[in-house]
Parts: sequence; structure tokens; C-alpha cells
Amino acid sequence: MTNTTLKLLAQQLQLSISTVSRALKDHPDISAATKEKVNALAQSLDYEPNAYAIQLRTQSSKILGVIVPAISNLFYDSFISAVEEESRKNGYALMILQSSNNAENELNNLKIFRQNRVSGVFACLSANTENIEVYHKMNEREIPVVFFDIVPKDNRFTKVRMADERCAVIAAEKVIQRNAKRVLAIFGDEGLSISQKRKSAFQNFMQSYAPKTHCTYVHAKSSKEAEDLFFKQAAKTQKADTVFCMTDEVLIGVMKAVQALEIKVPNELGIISISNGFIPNLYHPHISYVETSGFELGKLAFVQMMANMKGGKTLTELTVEAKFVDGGSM
Amino acid sequence: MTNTTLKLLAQQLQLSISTVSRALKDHPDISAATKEKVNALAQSLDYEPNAYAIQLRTQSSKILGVIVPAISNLFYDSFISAVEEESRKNGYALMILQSSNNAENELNNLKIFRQNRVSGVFACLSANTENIEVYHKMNEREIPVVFFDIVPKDNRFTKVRMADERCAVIAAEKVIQRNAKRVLAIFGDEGLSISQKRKSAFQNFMQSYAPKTHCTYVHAKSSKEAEDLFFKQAAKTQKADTVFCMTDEVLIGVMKAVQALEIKVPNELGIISISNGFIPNLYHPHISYVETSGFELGKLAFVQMMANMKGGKTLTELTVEAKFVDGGSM
DNA sequence: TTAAATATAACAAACGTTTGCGACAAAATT
DNA sequence: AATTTTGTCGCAAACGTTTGTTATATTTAA
Repeated sequence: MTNTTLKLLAQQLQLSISTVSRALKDHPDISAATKEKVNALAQSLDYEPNAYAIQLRTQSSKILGVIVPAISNLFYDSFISAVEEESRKNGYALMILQSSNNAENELNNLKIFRQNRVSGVFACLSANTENIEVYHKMNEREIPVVFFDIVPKDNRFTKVRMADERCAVIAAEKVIQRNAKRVLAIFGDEGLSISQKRKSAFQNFMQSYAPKTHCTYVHAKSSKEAEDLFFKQAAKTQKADTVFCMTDEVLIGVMKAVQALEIKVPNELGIISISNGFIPNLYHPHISYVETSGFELGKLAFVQMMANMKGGKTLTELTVEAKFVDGGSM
Repeated sequence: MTNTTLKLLAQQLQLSISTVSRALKDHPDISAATKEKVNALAQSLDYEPNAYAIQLRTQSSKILGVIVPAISNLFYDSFISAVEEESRKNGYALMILQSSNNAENELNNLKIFRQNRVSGVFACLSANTENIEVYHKMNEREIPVVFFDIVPKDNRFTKVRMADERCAVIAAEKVIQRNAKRVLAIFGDEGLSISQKRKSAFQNFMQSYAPKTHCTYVHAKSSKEAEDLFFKQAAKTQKADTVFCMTDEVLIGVMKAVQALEIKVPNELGIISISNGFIPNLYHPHISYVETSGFELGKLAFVQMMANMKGGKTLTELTVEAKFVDGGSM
């Protein structure tokens, strides 16, 4: 069965294509009687406007692109979920591509987006992305780009991200409130700027407000590394009484070790992490965390995208605020 | 800056549009010299073919649609991840929409897919979807539909799903091997057919091969319910020595209770679940589970989609086999 | 040398829309 | 009664491709 088109409707109704087109859009030029006839036939023939033709003609698609390192990720999927929800409400569909944290894939994905003439893209940089040039190319073509989470330093772009430093500071505050004597702070991949930012924020705060607290700063690329790191320090005579986990990955590793060693939380060990809350709530007691919600970030990113598309340039770097959620592990 | 088109290239090179088009596709009619010139200019002007024009002309898009209840879900996001990977390898882009387990959203999503003339859709039915008529409409338009996970009974469709009953049977086998005396088996939402299937498979197997084992069968709609259920039974004098968790949700609830009660796994309690493995590996010891991989399912679904698109009708219901992964909790 | 074959490139139609403009009648205004 | 306004609708171009057909040199075969 061939798709029904305006032409087909026009033929059957003995009308011109333009009249049919206008009738379907409730254009004032068309009489009520005609509109009714057209709509009736369109209905019964299951007419669906051809998005390609529309986009070709109007030069504007109702599709937004999203690039994430991985879909299968607690943080990013909540981000996507939020963006998808908002998009649908606003008549946009989403094209989602994953970079697998690889700059080359990221490039290919952008090409697909350009070829599909998406009207905007949400992008999270890969760990090894150096060249931002492509994104400028997008902007030149008037395709707004909203960066999220992992964003470039370049300030010619719109960026939304978590209040990374704030997160770390809030966590440090709680560590101090707990009266910690020995702290093990485990951060994410050393190569990521987000790790560096959070680390120096945490470090500075501790030095300023609790200079006598003994802190150990380490990095872990994976759960396994974090687990090993924790086991290693637990073997020492001077054990940490508080551990800070920068990411869910780190927390997962630490918790495996904690469970294996049957360490009592929070009495023997206080734990605090930065997370969206899913992982921390898997344990008993719930792990206290500073909330970074991909969902909130998604909502914010979408608002920025709309602003960008409507009102020309709005170059800003927005952050969503972090808040502490007490799980009982501190 | 306006997008560069074939027309623009043609003008600058004093060639016809068709010649430029053919040159870019390495058509034998065009001389090597011309091809080189065209490619050079195309390169320097960042020519990107307009996907809409192509699709309008060729009547075939390189876009596949995916409907999931939720993106933010351990199982579905691994499914999506797999489909995305395969799609990209094959030159397809994905359009992903979530139904939020709501039949109305599902319908709207399908409309978006039709309007965007996707060349195929992967669909997971919402819990309350009754009317499959729309999907037939898709098939009439020669848009292949591959159902996954939650599939209709209707056998005019291609379906892929987990080997649900097998999963439950494998779990039951392990329970018997452990020599369990008192088993608590917690299943998912009673309203879902998948819960019923797994339950009766589990129940039948236990009755046939270990009729003397005392089994309690219950349902839980959420983690919280599962947690409460477990607490309740733990308060009894006759405690279960083995618990079966049909879903990650259930497992999460159970594990919270287990941790709170400081029950020793596997000595005091054996635990087995059905999962993709992420949640079970969060604990120590790792929870043993029967693997149902969204990733595998995604790969399978994609193969089926390609088969459907190439070779006409291939109506089959395929299942991906389940296997036991020993975590040490049994 | 002439006819036929080949290489190269242009022409033009089509895909399904949207939209500015013009056409024509009927209604309203002078 | 003549003119202007209004209400309906059709014409045709355009969006950027692909592709069957045709046109023009150039080479090859006879």
C-alpha cells in the first residue's frame, strides 16, 4: 500500500494540492465546508504528513541530536530521559548517539547529525576530545549546541553542568562536621577536568577549614581500581575513618570492599559520595550523597536549547545546584 | 552561512547538478579529472548531503525507531545500547522514544515514527496496551516491526524476548542443588504476564523435582514492597534459607533487608536472582543470577530487523538463552 | 572515409510539501 | 450601477536530491 499524500487527497476531492494543504492546517483562506471534507478524507485514508518533505521545504527539522558517552549509564540515561520528555512535549523527536567516550565516534555522530539537519544538538564531550572545531562548524550552520556535563573551556558555547566544585565543597563540609580525623578521598579518572576541579575544590576547602585533618587523595578509573585502593588502605594500621567517593563507580568499588571487610557504617567508617541517588540507596544504611541529578540537568539543557533556537545567542554557563541527601552513612 | 548544496558546487564548477551528484558517488560515467575537482571542492566547502532530500527522493530513510517504557532502566538501556551500536555500524541512526508504560504515549510515538518515515521500529509494549491495530498499520506500510521483551500474543509479528520460563527453571534447579528447605520466591508485578509465566515455571519445576521443599510465593511491585516482604518473613520463627528474586527491583529490596539484618550470605541465606548482572555485582559476595542480557537481546533484535527489511516476511519468535552466573551467594 | 561505438556530461522529471501570488466570483461599499 | 472589498481556491516555484534519457564530442571499427 502506497502512502497517502496531499496529491492523492487532492485528486480524490477534485481540489488543488495547495487547498488541501491549507485546509489541513486550518488556514483562514479555506471554507469550513472544504476543510471538513478534506479532514474527513485525510482521516479515513490515514494521511500522515511526510516529515522529510516538510523539512526539505521549510528547512527546519523537528529533531534534536544528543551525544552521550554511553546510554547505559545511570547519569546519562536520566539526562536523556528528561530531555526526551521535554522534547516530546514540544513536538521534537530525539536522535541519540553514543560516543563510547571516543573522539572519533563523536565526530561521526556529528556528521550524522549534520546530514540529518537536526535543529540542535546536546553534546557531552568524550574524554579524549581535543578539537572543538567541529562544534564551531555546527554553530556556523546555525545549529545550536548545548554542552552538558563534560563541557569545553571555550566560552563561545552554551554550557550546562553540575555545580561540580560546589558538590565537592558540600561533601567536604560534611566530612568536617563529622569530625573526621583521617579521610580517604577517591576521585575519578585523573585525565578528566571534572576530576581535577572537584579535587582541588575539596582539597582547598579541607585545607582552609580543617587543616589538621589527615587526607589522602587518590584517583580511580574504575570500580575495580577503587575497590583495590580501599583494600590497600584498609590494610594499613592507620585506617581512614571517612571516605569520600567522587562518583558512583568509585562508590560501588568501595562498597564491595566495605561489605567484604564487614566494616560497620557509619560507626567505623563514614561514607559520602556524589551521585544521583540510585546507587547510594541500594545499601543499608543508605549512603549519604551530594545530589547531582541528570534529570534536572536535562531539563535545564532543554530550556537553554529552546532559548538558543528562539532568541539568537545566549552564551552562558549554567549550573544546577547540588544538595546534600542524608542517608545515614555519616 | 548557507549550507552547501549540489547546486552550489555545480555553479562554482560550471557543471550540471547531475554530474556533480554522480561524481561524488564515483559513477563510471564521470571522468576521473572531473571527479577529482568535484571532490576537492566538496571537501573544502564541507558539503554534507541533505538527508531529507535523499530520503524524499529515494523514499527510504536510514532511521530506525525504538519504543521503550523507559530509557532510564538497567535492562532497556542495555538493549538500546546494543541496537544503537549495531545500527551505527550499518549506517542507521536511531530515534528513541519512551512510552512511560502508557499506551497513549506509545500511540503518539508511533505517529512520530510514521511521520518521520522510519524504516523500521523496535517496540516494547506498554503494560496497558490493548490494541495492536496500529502495528498492523505499520506493517501495511511496509515498516517492519520487531517486538522485544514485552511482546503481543499475536503471531503475525516478529518477536524477540528473553527465555522467561527457562530463566525461572534454571533458578529453581540451583535452589534444589543448594538443598534448600525453605524457599521464599518473590516475583514481580502480579499483573504482568511475565511474572505469571516465570512463577508457574518455577512452581512446576519445584513441585516436580523437590516436592518436599517448602516454598512461599509472593509478588512485589516495588523494591520497597520486596523489602517489607522480606522483613516480615524474617520475623517468623521458620525463616527461609533461600530466596529467589525475579527482578532487580526485588533483589534491591531484599538486599536492603539482608544488609540491615546483617544476615550472612550464603551461609545463613542463599540468594539467587534474574538480572543482567549489574545489580548483583554490587554486593559482596556477588549475588548469583540467571543472566538476561538486554545487550544480547538488542543484537538479536537488530539481526531480525535486518532480515525483515531484506527478505520480506520472517515471522518468528526468538528467545535468547539464559545462563547461570555464579556469584557466590548460593 | 563513413558509420558505429564509446566516453562524458547535461537535461528534466520526480519525491511531498509550503507559500507568495494571481484569479475569479460573490458580497459589500460607494 | 460601478467599484471595491472579501472569500475561496488554483498556479507555480522552491527545497536538494537521484536517475532515466538525451546530447555532444571523441574514438574505434568497418
